[in-house]
Amino acid sequence: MEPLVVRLRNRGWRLTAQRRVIAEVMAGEHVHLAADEVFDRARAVLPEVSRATVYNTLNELVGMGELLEMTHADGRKRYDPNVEERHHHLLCVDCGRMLDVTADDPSLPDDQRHGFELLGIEVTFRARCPACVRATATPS
Amino acid sequence: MEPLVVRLRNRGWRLTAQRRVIAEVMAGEHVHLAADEVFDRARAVLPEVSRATVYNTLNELVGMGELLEMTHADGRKRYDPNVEERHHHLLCVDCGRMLDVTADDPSLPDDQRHGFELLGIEVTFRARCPACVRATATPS
DNA sequence: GTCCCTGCAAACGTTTTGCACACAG
DNA sequence: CTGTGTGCAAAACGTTTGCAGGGAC
Repeated sequence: MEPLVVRLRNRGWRLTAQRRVIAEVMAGEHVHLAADEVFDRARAVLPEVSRATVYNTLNELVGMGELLEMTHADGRKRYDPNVEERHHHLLCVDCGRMLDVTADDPSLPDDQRHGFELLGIEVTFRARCPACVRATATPS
Repeated sequence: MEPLVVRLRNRGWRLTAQRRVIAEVMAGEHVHLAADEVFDRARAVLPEVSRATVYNTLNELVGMGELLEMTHADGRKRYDPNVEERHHHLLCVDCGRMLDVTADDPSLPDDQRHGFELLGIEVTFRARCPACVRATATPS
Protein backbone atom coordinates (compact mmCIF):
# COMPACT_ATOMS: atom_id res chain seq x y z
CA MET A 1 0.00 0.00 0.00
CA GLU A 2 1.13 3.57 -0.64
CA PRO A 3 2.53 5.61 2.21
CA LEU A 4 0.02 7.36 4.42
CA VAL A 5 0.91 10.87 3.21
CA VAL A 6 0.42 9.82 -0.42
CA ARG A 7 -2.97 8.27 0.32
CA LEU A 8 -4.04 11.44 2.07
CA ARG A 9 -2.98 13.72 -0.79
CA ASN A 10 -4.84 11.50 -3.25
CA ARG A 11 -7.99 12.03 -1.24
CA GLY A 12 -7.68 15.78 -1.74
CA TRP A 13 -6.48 16.35 1.80
CA ARG A 14 -4.88 19.76 2.13
CA LEU A 15 -1.30 18.99 3.04
CA THR A 16 0.30 21.42 5.47
CA ALA A 17 3.61 21.11 7.26
CA GLN A 18 1.84 20.35 10.55
CA ARG A 19 -0.34 17.63 9.11
CA ARG A 20 2.56 16.00 7.33
CA VAL A 21 4.61 15.86 10.51
CA ILE A 22 1.71 14.37 12.47
CA ALA A 23 1.06 11.77 9.80
CA GLU A 24 4.76 10.89 9.72
CA VAL A 25 4.87 10.48 13.49
CA MET A 26 1.98 8.03 13.31
CA ALA A 27 3.37 6.15 10.34
CA GLY A 28 6.75 5.73 12.00
CA GLU A 29 5.52 4.38 15.32
CA HIS A 30 4.76 0.78 16.09
CA VAL A 31 3.50 1.62 19.55
CA HIS A 32 0.10 3.07 20.26
CA LEU A 33 0.47 6.70 21.13
CA ALA A 34 -1.81 9.00 23.10
CA ALA A 35 -2.55 12.42 21.61
CA ASP A 36 -0.13 14.15 23.91
CA GLU A 37 2.67 11.81 22.95
CA VAL A 38 1.98 12.55 19.30
CA PHE A 39 2.10 16.24 20.18
CA ASP A 40 5.52 15.88 21.83
CA ARG A 41 7.00 13.91 18.96
CA ALA A 42 5.54 16.26 16.36
CA ARG A 43 6.78 19.34 18.18
CA ALA A 44 10.27 17.87 18.38
CA VAL A 45 10.36 17.88 14.58
CA LEU A 46 8.35 21.05 13.96
CA PRO A 47 8.00 23.39 16.95
CA GLU A 48 5.16 25.38 15.41
CA VAL A 49 2.57 22.68 15.97
CA SER A 50 -0.23 23.30 18.41
CA ARG A 51 -2.01 20.84 20.61
CA ALA A 52 -5.32 21.75 18.98
CA THR A 53 -4.00 20.86 15.55
CA VAL A 54 -2.79 17.51 16.80
CA TYR A 55 -6.22 16.71 18.22
CA ASN A 56 -8.03 17.98 15.15
CA THR A 57 -5.77 16.06 12.80
CA LEU A 58 -5.96 12.81 14.73
CA ASN A 59 -9.75 13.02 14.73
CA GLU A 60 -9.77 13.61 10.99
CA LEU A 61 -7.49 10.66 10.37
CA VAL A 62 -9.79 8.48 12.47
CA GLY A 63 -12.78 9.76 10.50
CA MET A 64 -11.04 8.88 7.24
CA GLY A 65 -10.33 5.39 8.49
CA GLU A 66 -6.57 5.90 8.38
CA LEU A 67 -6.22 5.50 12.13
CA LEU A 68 -7.94 3.37 14.73
CA GLU A 69 -8.95 4.94 18.02
CA MET A 70 -8.70 2.77 21.10
CA THR A 71 -9.20 3.34 24.77
CA HIS A 72 -6.49 2.14 27.01
CA ALA A 73 -7.56 1.68 30.62
CA ASP A 74 -5.72 4.85 31.73
CA GLY A 75 -8.53 6.91 30.25
CA ARG A 76 -6.53 8.44 27.42
CA LYS A 77 -7.34 7.70 23.81
CA ARG A 78 -4.64 5.89 21.88
CA TYR A 79 -4.17 5.80 18.14
CA ASP A 80 -3.26 2.73 16.11
CA PRO A 81 -1.88 3.29 12.60
CA ASN A 82 -2.22 -0.37 11.64
CA VAL A 83 -5.47 -0.39 9.69
CA GLU A 84 -4.26 -2.70 6.95
CA GLU A 85 -4.29 -6.05 8.70
CA ARG A 86 -6.81 -7.36 11.17
CA HIS A 87 -5.09 -7.78 14.48
CA HIS A 88 -5.62 -7.92 18.19
CA HIS A 89 -3.65 -6.40 21.03
CA LEU A 90 -1.30 -7.61 23.71
CA LEU A 91 -1.25 -5.13 26.60
CA CYS A 92 1.16 -4.93 29.51
CA VAL A 93 -1.08 -3.95 32.41
CA ASP A 94 1.89 -2.65 34.40
CA CYS A 95 3.63 -0.29 31.97
CA GLY A 96 0.92 0.13 29.35
CA ARG A 97 3.05 -1.08 26.44
CA MET A 98 0.84 -2.49 23.69
CA LEU A 99 1.81 -4.75 20.80
CA ASP A 100 -0.14 -5.91 17.78
CA VAL A 101 -0.67 -9.66 17.56
CA THR A 102 -2.56 -11.96 15.25
CA ALA A 103 -4.82 -14.65 16.64
CA ASP A 104 -8.04 -16.31 15.61
CA ASP A 105 -11.23 -14.42 16.31
CA PRO A 106 -13.48 -15.97 18.94
CA SER A 107 -16.97 -16.74 17.71
CA LEU A 108 -20.22 -15.70 19.30
CA PRO A 109 -22.78 -18.52 19.52
CA ASP A 110 -26.14 -17.81 17.89
CA ASP A 111 -27.95 -18.09 21.21
CA GLN A 112 -25.80 -15.24 22.54
CA ARG A 113 -26.38 -12.75 19.72
CA HIS A 114 -29.52 -11.19 21.16
CA GLY A 115 -30.56 -10.15 17.67
CA PHE A 116 -27.53 -7.91 17.25
CA GLU A 117 -25.91 -7.40 13.85
CA LEU A 118 -22.25 -8.30 14.35
CA LEU A 119 -19.73 -5.79 12.97
CA GLY A 120 -16.36 -6.69 14.40
CA ILE A 121 -14.44 -8.21 17.25
CA GLU A 122 -11.91 -6.58 19.55
CA VAL A 123 -9.59 -8.74 21.59
CA THR A 124 -7.09 -7.56 24.17
CA PHE A 125 -4.75 -10.02 25.81
CA ARG A 126 -3.94 -8.59 29.23
CA ALA A 127 -0.44 -9.52 30.28
CA ARG A 128 2.85 -8.42 31.79
CA CYS A 129 5.79 -7.71 29.53
CA PRO A 130 9.22 -9.28 30.16
CA ALA A 131 10.62 -6.04 31.59
CA CYS A 132 7.81 -5.70 34.13
CA VAL A 133 8.00 -9.37 35.10
CA ARG A 134 11.72 -8.95 35.72
CA ALA A 135 11.15 -5.76 37.72
CA THR A 136 8.97 -7.59 40.24
CA ALA A 137 10.82 -10.88 40.31
CA THR A 138 11.95 -11.88 43.82
CA PRO A 139 15.34 -10.16 44.16
CA SER A 140 18.06 -12.70 45.05
CA MET B 1 -23.67 -15.87 46.52
CA GLU B 2 -24.85 -13.43 49.15
CA PRO B 3 -26.14 -10.04 48.09
CA LEU B 4 -23.55 -7.37 47.50
CA VAL B 5 -24.51 -5.32 50.54
CA VAL B 6 -24.15 -8.34 52.81
CA ARG B 7 -20.73 -9.19 51.40
CA LEU B 8 -19.62 -5.62 51.99
CA ARG B 9 -20.80 -5.53 55.57
CA ASN B 10 -19.04 -8.82 56.25
CA ARG B 11 -15.82 -7.24 55.10
CA GLY B 12 -16.17 -4.58 57.76
CA TRP B 13 -17.21 -1.94 55.26
CA ARG B 14 -18.79 1.00 57.03
CA LEU B 15 -22.33 1.02 55.70
CA THR B 16 -23.80 4.46 55.18
CA ALA B 17 -27.04 5.37 53.47
CA GLN B 18 -25.15 6.74 50.46
CA ARG B 19 -23.01 3.64 50.02
CA ARG B 20 -25.98 1.34 50.34
CA VAL B 21 -27.89 3.21 47.65
CA ILE B 22 -24.91 3.15 45.30
CA ALA B 23 -24.37 -0.56 45.86
CA GLU B 24 -28.05 -1.22 45.24
CA VAL B 25 -28.00 0.74 42.00
CA MET B 26 -25.10 -1.37 40.77
CA ALA B 27 -26.62 -4.65 41.91
CA GLY B 28 -29.92 -3.88 40.22
CA GLU B 29 -28.53 -2.98 36.81
CA HIS B 30 -27.70 -5.40 34.06
CA VAL B 31 -26.33 -2.65 31.87
CA HIS B 32 -22.92 -1.12 32.32
CA LEU B 33 -23.26 2.31 33.83
CA ALA B 34 -20.91 5.27 33.75
CA ALA B 35 -20.25 7.05 37.04
CA ASP B 36 -22.58 9.88 36.17
CA GLU B 37 -25.41 7.50 35.40
CA VAL B 38 -24.89 5.85 38.77
CA PHE B 39 -24.99 9.31 40.32
CA ASP B 40 -28.33 10.11 38.65
CA ARG B 41 -29.93 6.84 39.69
CA ALA B 42 -28.60 7.08 43.23
CA ARG B 43 -29.78 10.65 43.61
CA ALA B 44 -33.24 9.67 42.41
CA VAL B 45 -33.48 7.40 45.44
CA LEU B 46 -31.51 9.49 47.93
CA PRO B 47 -31.06 13.16 46.97
CA GLU B 48 -28.31 13.73 49.52
CA VAL B 49 -25.65 11.90 47.54
CA SER B 50 -22.77 13.82 46.06
CA ARG B 51 -20.89 13.14 42.89
CA ALA B 52 -17.65 12.81 44.87
CA THR B 53 -19.10 10.04 47.00
CA VAL B 54 -20.23 8.16 43.93
CA TYR B 55 -16.75 8.34 42.45
CA ASN B 56 -15.09 7.42 45.74
CA THR B 57 -17.44 4.52 46.33
CA LEU B 58 -17.14 3.11 42.83
CA ASN B 59 -13.37 3.20 43.12
CA GLU B 60 -13.51 1.40 46.44
CA LEU B 61 -15.79 -1.28 45.04
CA VAL B 62 -13.39 -1.78 42.14
CA GLY B 63 -10.51 -2.03 44.60
CA MET B 64 -12.38 -4.69 46.57
CA GLY B 65 -13.01 -6.67 43.42
CA GLU B 66 -16.77 -6.24 43.67
CA LEU B 67 -16.97 -4.27 40.45
CA LEU B 68 -15.10 -4.40 37.16
CA GLU B 69 -13.96 -1.17 35.56
CA MET B 70 -14.07 -1.02 31.80
CA THR B 71 -13.35 1.68 29.27
CA HIS B 72 -15.96 2.23 26.67
CA ALA B 73 -14.76 4.11 23.60
CA ASP B 74 -16.64 7.28 24.56
CA GLY B 75 -13.93 7.99 27.12
CA ARG B 76 -16.07 7.42 30.18
CA LYS B 77 -15.36 4.60 32.58
CA ARG B 78 -18.12 2.02 32.91
CA TYR B 79 -18.73 -0.33 35.80
CA ASP B 80 -19.72 -3.96 35.49
CA PRO B 81 -21.23 -5.65 38.56
CA ASN B 82 -20.89 -9.12 37.07
CA VAL B 83 -17.72 -10.39 38.73
CA GLU B 84 -18.99 -13.90 39.37
CA GLU B 85 -18.84 -15.43 35.92
CA ARG B 86 -16.24 -14.97 33.22
CA HIS B 87 -17.87 -13.22 30.32
CA HIS B 88 -17.30 -11.06 27.32
CA HIS B 89 -19.22 -8.07 26.01
CA LEU B 90 -21.57 -7.35 23.15
CA LEU B 91 -21.57 -3.62 22.42
CA CYS B 92 -23.95 -1.62 20.24
CA VAL B 93 -21.67 0.90 18.57
CA ASP B 94 -24.60 3.20 17.81
CA CYS B 95 -26.33 3.57 21.17
CA GLY B 96 -23.64 2.25 23.50
CA ARG B 97 -25.81 -0.49 25.02
CA MET B 98 -23.65 -3.30 26.32
CA LEU B 99 -24.67 -6.85 27.20
CA ASP B 100 -22.77 -9.67 28.85
CA VAL B 101 -22.25 -12.75 26.70
CA THR B 102 -20.39 -16.00 27.11
CA ALA B 103 -18.14 -17.26 24.36
CA ASP B 104 -14.92 -19.23 24.15
CA ASP B 105 -11.71 -17.33 24.76
CA PRO B 106 -9.46 -16.92 21.75
CA SER B 107 -5.98 -18.34 22.20
CA LEU B 108 -2.73 -16.55 21.58
CA PRO B 109 -0.21 -18.67 19.66
CA ASP B 110 3.18 -19.13 21.34
CA ASP B 111 4.97 -17.30 18.55
CA GLN B 112 2.85 -14.22 19.29
CA ARG B 113 3.46 -14.01 23.03
CA HIS B 114 6.64 -11.91 22.81
CA GLY B 115 7.66 -13.27 26.20
CA PHE B 116 4.65 -11.74 27.94
CA GLU B 117 3.04 -13.44 30.94
CA LEU B 118 -0.62 -13.81 30.04
CA LEU B 119 -3.11 -12.68 32.69
CA GLY B 120 -6.50 -12.47 31.04
CA ILE B 121 -8.43 -11.89 27.86
CA GLU B 122 -10.96 -9.18 27.08
CA VAL B 123 -13.29 -9.62 24.14
CA THR B 124 -15.77 -7.07 22.84
CA PHE B 125 -18.12 -7.98 20.02
CA ARG B 126 -18.88 -4.73 18.21
CA ALA B 127 -22.38 -4.78 16.81
CA ARG B 128 -25.65 -2.94 16.29
CA CYS B 129 -28.59 -3.73 18.48
CA PRO B 130 -32.05 -4.53 17.03
CA ALA B 131 -33.40 -1.07 17.92
CA CYS B 132 -30.56 0.73 16.13
CA VAL B 133 -30.77 -1.56 13.10
CA ARG B 134 -34.46 -0.80 12.86
CA ALA B 135 -33.85 2.94 13.26
CA THR B 136 -31.64 3.04 10.17
CA ALA B 137 -33.51 0.52 8.03
CA THR B 138 -34.55 1.93 4.64
CA PRO B 139 -37.97 3.48 5.38
CA SER B 140 -40.60 2.03 3.05
C1' DG C 1 -16.13 9.40 71.61
C1' DT C 2 -13.46 8.12 67.67
C1' DC C 3 -12.51 7.69 63.17
C1' DC C 4 -14.11 7.36 58.79
C1' DC C 5 -17.27 9.03 55.45
C1' DT C 6 -19.57 12.94 53.43
C1' DG C 7 -20.61 17.20 50.73
C1' DC C 8 -18.85 21.07 48.60
C1' DA C 9 -15.93 23.30 45.57
C1' DA C 10 -11.71 23.74 43.57
C1' DA C 11 -8.09 21.36 40.96
C1' DC C 12 -6.74 18.17 37.54
C1' DG C 13 -5.68 16.08 32.89
C1' DT C 14 -7.54 15.37 28.50
C1' DT C 15 -10.07 16.88 24.67
C1' DT C 16 -12.93 20.35 22.16
C1' DT C 17 -14.13 24.84 20.49
C1' DG C 18 -14.28 30.06 19.00
C1' DC C 19 -11.88 33.28 16.79
C1' DA C 20 -8.76 36.05 13.91
C1' DC C 21 -4.79 35.27 11.06
C1' DA C 22 -2.03 32.68 7.58
C1' DC C 23 -1.08 29.91 3.87
C1' DA C 24 -2.03 25.83 0.32
C1' DG C 25 -4.26 25.34 -3.74
C1' DC D 1 -7.68 35.22 -4.35
C1' DT D 2 -10.44 32.03 -1.67
C1' DG D 3 -11.33 28.71 1.46
C1' DT D 4 -9.56 25.90 4.78
C1' DG D 5 -6.13 24.97 8.34
C1' DT D 6 -3.71 27.11 12.16
C1' DG D 7 -2.36 28.84 16.84
C1' DC D 8 -3.92 30.51 20.99
C1' DA D 9 -6.70 30.65 24.88
C1' DA D 10 -10.74 29.52 27.06
C1' DA D 11 -14.21 26.18 27.85
C1' DA D 12 -15.94 21.58 28.37
C1' DC D 13 -15.79 17.11 30.17
C1' DG D 14 -14.99 13.27 33.41
C1' DT D 15 -12.60 12.51 37.46
C1' DT D 16 -9.88 13.38 41.77
C1' DT D 17 -8.73 15.78 45.93
C1' DG D 18 -8.57 19.04 50.28
C1' DC D 19 -11.02 20.30 53.91
C1' DA D 20 -14.31 21.04 57.62
C1' DG D 21 -18.41 19.02 59.50
C1' DG D 22 -21.28 14.84 60.57
C1' DG D 23 -22.69 10.21 61.40
C1' DA D 24 -21.57 4.86 61.94
C1' DC D 25 -19.77 1.91 65.03
